[in-house]
Amino acid sequence: MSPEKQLTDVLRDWSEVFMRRSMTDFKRFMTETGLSFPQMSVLMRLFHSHHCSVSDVGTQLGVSNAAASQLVHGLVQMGYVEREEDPHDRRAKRLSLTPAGRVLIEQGIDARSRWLEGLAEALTPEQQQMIITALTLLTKAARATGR
Amino acid sequence: MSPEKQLTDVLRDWSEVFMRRSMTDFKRFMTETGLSFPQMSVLMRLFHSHHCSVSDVGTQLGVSNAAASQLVHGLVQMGYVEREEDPHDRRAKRLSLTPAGRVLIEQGIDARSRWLEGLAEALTPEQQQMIITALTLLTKAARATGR
DNA sequence: GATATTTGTTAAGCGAGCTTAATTATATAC
DNA sequence: GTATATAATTAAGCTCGCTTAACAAATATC
Repeated sequence: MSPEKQLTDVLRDWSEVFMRRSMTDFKRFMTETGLSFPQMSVLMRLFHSHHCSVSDVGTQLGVSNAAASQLVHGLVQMGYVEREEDPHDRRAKRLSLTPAGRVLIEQGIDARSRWLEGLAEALTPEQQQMIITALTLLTKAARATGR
Repeated sequence: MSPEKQLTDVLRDWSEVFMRRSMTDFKRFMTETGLSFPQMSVLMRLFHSHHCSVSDVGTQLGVSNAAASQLVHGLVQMGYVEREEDPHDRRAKRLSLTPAGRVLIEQGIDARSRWLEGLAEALTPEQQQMIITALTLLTKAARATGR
């Protein structure tokens, strides 16, 4: 079997295990927090890029401005998001997470990290070292093809 | 930095890139096919495990039997799923994909494979070999902690 | 300075998917 | 054989998130 084929197969196996686990965890997280998928998407977006506008959110989620506005409204009511006027353009609002919103998303990230740490512990130092090198390469390649 | 910490960081980076790409692709696939997330979940479930029942589907999706039945009904109407009586228990239905349903999911898998192949091509044979070894270890570890 | 465009919000309405409750048919327990 | 439990379906009703359309306010354009 060619190395390319072999690598594709191995990647597919990994995807399957990884995705299944990620989806399960994510679903549990949504249930625990009582938040929907669109709501989570907004919060995660704000977690990674601060100070974006309502239209930015809509564009990123692939929905209308009206939908984005409604979604944000709900999250403001829940105390996870705050809106402030953009000083440079008073039509626009700059959105950001409240401390509560930030804590919420960090909890989700921590849960994932704990799983990844458990994974690391199951391996010998030599294996860990090799995986670090391998995944660094892979991540770089993925970022390069990713656009 | 300790190797464990380093590995966790690298894994987190890789996860992020991988998840972002996977989600984007999946969303596009749903748009193209006009199918919803629950519908996709059912089809993928049937793709991987043949001949499961309506209640199986409901349990796996975390919804009631009634919801599962409605979901399946829609997919039968669309020609992606077929129901047949279980010969051992005539109350139950054995669900399976029609050829059209199978082709649909295979298209999704192929799209993903093409990305993975592109990834492989960007790497030297030595790098590929190392990544194969690394991912095999990682997948095994993930399967072990995954339950 | 008048007009057009952009940003965000609100209202009304629609469809998807979920729930519970009722129904039918089959299987199991006693 | 009768009673109970299980598998699937259907009906009715609810919530959510989406859409379009109408609107207000600020900015861009000419």
